[in-house]
Amino acid sequence: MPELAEVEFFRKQWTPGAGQKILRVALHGTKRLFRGTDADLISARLAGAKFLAAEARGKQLLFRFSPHAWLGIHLGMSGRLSAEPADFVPGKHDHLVLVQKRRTLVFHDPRMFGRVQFQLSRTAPKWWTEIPPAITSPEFTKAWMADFLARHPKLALKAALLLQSGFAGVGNWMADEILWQARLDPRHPAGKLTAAEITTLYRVARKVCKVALATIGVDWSDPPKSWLIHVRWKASGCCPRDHLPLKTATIGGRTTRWCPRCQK
DNA sequence: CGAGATGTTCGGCT
DNA sequence: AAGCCGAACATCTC
Repeated sequence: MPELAEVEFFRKQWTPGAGQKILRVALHGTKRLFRGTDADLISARLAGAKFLAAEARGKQLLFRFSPHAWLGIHLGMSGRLSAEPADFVPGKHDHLVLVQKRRTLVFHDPRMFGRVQFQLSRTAPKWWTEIPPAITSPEFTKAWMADFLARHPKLALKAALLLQSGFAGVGNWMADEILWQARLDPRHPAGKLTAAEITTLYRVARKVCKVALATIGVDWSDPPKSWLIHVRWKASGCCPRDHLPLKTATIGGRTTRWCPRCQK
């Protein structure tokens, strides 16, 4: 489920617990979600620790605890975070549960494609600091984006937009949305864009991220009615601009939908 | 009931 | 030999 804006929405679900202690931890530590992580250490160190802050970069979430503990959560395909009442009883898919005095913070993930990471250190974990600049940040310049595309010249644009090393937080629906708004064919090679197309792609990518964060990311409200997202999963979906039936194909390993007329 | 899903990773192929 | 592609991961829903 979660891309950039959804991840931001879920981050906010845990922020009411910031500044307060974790009383107890419950987790399914043997599950795939905890691969490469010492799950017992999470229980031992977070019980009694103070939850300091929640941050998101791209699709990655980081929760900081005192003293010097960092909890990473990736929501995968079906993960979500919620704040439940203090007497919440965890279900089968509630893999990480942090009990506080006034609420319970829950990481729920049926498909278990998500991931939990944990590190004790003064400085932030490498997997966090290595995430590239946010698309909405000043560091994400047109030149930086153009350079990234130039390093993957033969890759289809759709596949390039899905690379988290370049477009942090963009997932399947956002990639289709950006390409549709930029009027670019998802099969177009990333290295064969004109200067004008690069400018358009850059502006549209920033706008789609910004608007998605301001709507979905705030309260899960709908992005503008004019967007492709409202029709892209309907089998009979038509282009909102010229009402032609959308084409469907697998590009970059994912179902891709686009307008055969206005996307070149 | 079978197919596919808002994601990542790994192994194999070019 | 870097880069690309398909498969696998586990469960639920349409």
